[in-house]
Amino acid sequence: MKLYSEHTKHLVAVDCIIFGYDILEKEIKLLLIKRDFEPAKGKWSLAGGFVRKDESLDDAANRILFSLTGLSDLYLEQSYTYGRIDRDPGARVISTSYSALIKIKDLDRELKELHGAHWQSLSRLPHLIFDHQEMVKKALGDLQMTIKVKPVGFALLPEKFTLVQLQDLYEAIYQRKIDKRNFRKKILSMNILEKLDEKEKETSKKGAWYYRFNRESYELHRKQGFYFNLDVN
Amino acid sequence: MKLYSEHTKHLVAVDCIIFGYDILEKEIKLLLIKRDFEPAKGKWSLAGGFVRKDESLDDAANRILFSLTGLSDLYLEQSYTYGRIDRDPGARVISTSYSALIKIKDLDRELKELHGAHWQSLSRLPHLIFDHQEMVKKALGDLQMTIKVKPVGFALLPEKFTLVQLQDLYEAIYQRKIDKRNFRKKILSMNILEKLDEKEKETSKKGAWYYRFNRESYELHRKQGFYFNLDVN
DNA sequence: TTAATTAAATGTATGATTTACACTTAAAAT
DNA sequence: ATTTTAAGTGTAAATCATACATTTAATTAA
Repeated sequence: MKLYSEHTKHLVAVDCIIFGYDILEKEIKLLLIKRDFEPAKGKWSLAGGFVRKDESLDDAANRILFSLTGLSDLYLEQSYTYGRIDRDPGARVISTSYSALIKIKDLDRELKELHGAHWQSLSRLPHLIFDHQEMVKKALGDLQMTIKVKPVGFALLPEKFTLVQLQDLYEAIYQRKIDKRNFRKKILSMNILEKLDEKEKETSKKGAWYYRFNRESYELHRKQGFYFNLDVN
Repeated sequence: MKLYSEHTKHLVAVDCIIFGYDILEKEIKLLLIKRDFEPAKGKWSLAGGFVRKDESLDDAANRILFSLTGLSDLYLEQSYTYGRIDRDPGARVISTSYSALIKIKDLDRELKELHGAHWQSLSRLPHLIFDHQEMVKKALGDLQMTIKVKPVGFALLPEKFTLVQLQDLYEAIYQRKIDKRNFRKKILSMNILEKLDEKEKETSKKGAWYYRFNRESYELHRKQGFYFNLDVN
């Protein structure tokens, strides 16, 4: 017995905004695919698809991302729902965007094989279909806000990382330089990093100490907040 | 020529979370209505309804809110989309919540006549249908974040208000006491309030100066940020 | 073996902001 | 003229943010 039968039904889609950090190039990139159905077949687009009858929105996002890119077990977070009537020229489609943060390299090879998925530098994106540009812009703005208030950045680095690498990441997200001494003072005073007994020696003779994000001490100190905002202006 | 015809369509709804501030009782309240269709007919619910074929999500939210409460021209802001399969026992419905802030009193009389809409104190809400409780909780959390970073509170006060009234509002949202001198120092130093040449004399013999929110100076000084977070532990 | 090179690591002084805290003032009512 | 009530005000101490330059550790080349 299903009610509401007099009401109009709609096509509902999800689109996945996957931000990847390239630790070597010190750049945030966006995962794009060549769309393989009409309209706009062959154009650059976010990984997207339609929500099925028997799956939740969250499940749809995970299924679609996996089927287009092979990525699974990401922390996909809902961002915003786009509902303009004519946003998709193919039909009236309501689309919810999801975003996630990952480290590039992870799955780079598999990606190339599948559906022409590619990492594109944020600073020089190609033209994207429909309102995908708007989706990305909103998600990036949200990321820049969130990272001030939650230590989400660590998902973008390997388990072990140096303070230099961590600072590079923050500079990539904020898109500006940060003073090295102030950065270290602040991040270390939060007591959420654990210094390891091991050095990274690839990039310098002296070597840089590895650190690890300590989730327990983060949870312990969380009440004090995580307000991370250096060198604003 | 419409594409995507092989894909499943869904019922899509919007639900409106309207927070009202009662300046006399110094309390945040929530606008609820008695639902007038099955299932859960007669139960307390948010103002909600289905998105039509020919309207955007935003338009649907405004139409539905108006039809159920008579409220129009609110600044409705999209909050989150709820997509669990079984969230509505009547059928599979995907619902986007919208929220807004208004001052109570405004339209109180009209409301009573229409659909049994009522303001209910946040601190003692009745049981709400489906996942509406979850929607409210999320929207309130978002409000508490936003108000630290944007001067949204002024939508909850009359054009002219006293500093005491403004402080009462912040205390109602934060749910704690704020030091009077520090509050005034901080809010005045932002240069977004304009002191008027007139006193409010209802609540005290001495009277309290009226102020007005000055949107232009807010826009001017916005780059400096609006970080309003007093007395946090 | 010594010197040169490279990137990592470190500290301090100044100014700005936050916090804690209690008395005075204006106006009406008695 | 006195009492009552709520509005309005200031300061000192502590904390936090910022600007800024040298030293250190290790490898490589002479």
